[in-house]
Amino acid sequence: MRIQLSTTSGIPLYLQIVEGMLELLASGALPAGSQVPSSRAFAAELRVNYHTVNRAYQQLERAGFLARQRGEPYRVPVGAPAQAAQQLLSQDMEQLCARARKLGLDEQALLDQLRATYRRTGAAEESA
Amino acid sequence: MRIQLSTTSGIPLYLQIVEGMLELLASGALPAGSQVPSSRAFAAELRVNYHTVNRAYQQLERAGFLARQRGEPYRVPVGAPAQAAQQLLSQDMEQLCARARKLGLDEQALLDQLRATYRRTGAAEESA
DNA sequence: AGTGCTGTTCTATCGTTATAGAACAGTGAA
DNA sequence: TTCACTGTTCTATAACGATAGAACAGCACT
Repeated sequence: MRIQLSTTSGIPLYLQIVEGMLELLASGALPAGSQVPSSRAFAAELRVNYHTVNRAYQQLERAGFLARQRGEPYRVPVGAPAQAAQQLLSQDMEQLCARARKLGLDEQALLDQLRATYRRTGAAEESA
Repeated sequence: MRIQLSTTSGIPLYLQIVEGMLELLASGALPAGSQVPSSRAFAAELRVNYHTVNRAYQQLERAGFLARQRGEPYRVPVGAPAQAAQQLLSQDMEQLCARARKLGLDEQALLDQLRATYRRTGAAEESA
C-alpha cells in the first residue's frame, strides 16, 4: 500500500493521494469489494494528517471510485478498478499524443520514440 | 501566444505558466534569441497578476530556459527550445511507460493502444 | 452497556498561492 | 535629460492547502 508523495512538486497532497489510490485500484491491489485503509490508519502510514486523506477519499467517492454506508468503512465498488485503469491510461496517452502533435511528431516517430523509452526505462528498473 | 490556464485543476497558476512557456519554446513560437512578453504585458493577456507571471519567469530562468541582463527583458537562450521539447516529451513518455508497467501492459499492447489513441484524437481534432 | 472502530464536523493555526498597488533601478530611445 | 519600457522589491489582503485536536454519530463485537 505504498503511495509516493512529493512535498516539493507543488501539487496538493490530497490530489497526489487521489492519483495514488487510482493506481492502487488499477493495479489490482484494491479489488472490488475490498476495504480501503481508514483515514486515520492510512494517514499514519503516509505521514500526513488524516483530514488530508479524508479529503482525497471524499473526492474519490464523488467520482464513484469509492463507496460507503453510514458508520462503515470505504469499500471499492464493482467496476472501479477497471474504470481507474482506463482513466489513468487514457489520461496519459492523450496527454502524450497532444504533446507529440504540438511538437510536430508524426505517428511513426512517436511510436519509435516511445518504444525506445519503454526499453530504456525497463533496463533502468532492472538495474535498480 | 496562448496558454491554457485552469483555475479548477488545483495546480498553481505559476506552474501552469511554466508548463505553457515550455510548450511555446518547444513548438518554435519562441525561437532562440527572441524576446518573451514582459511580465506585465503577458499578465494582462492571461488575465492574471504580473507577479504570478514574474514568478514563472524566475523559475524558468533558474532552470536555464530564459536569460536576462539587468534592465533588459527576458530572452530565449540558444538551445532552450530544443531542451524544452526534449524535457516535455521525455517527461510524458516516461510517465506513460511507468503507468503501463504498473498496469501490466507489455510493449506491444502499449504501442498498439497508443497508436489507436493517436489516430482517435487526431480524428477528433480534425472534426473540431 | 461498554469498547473500539469507522467517517464526520467543528474550530484553530500556519504556510503558500494569488491578488493588488506603490515604488525603485537599469536600459534605450526621443 | 526626459520618457517609456524592463525586471525587482516591498507591504498588504484574501483564499486555499495542510496541520492539529476535540467531539459527535453509526456500526460491530464482547
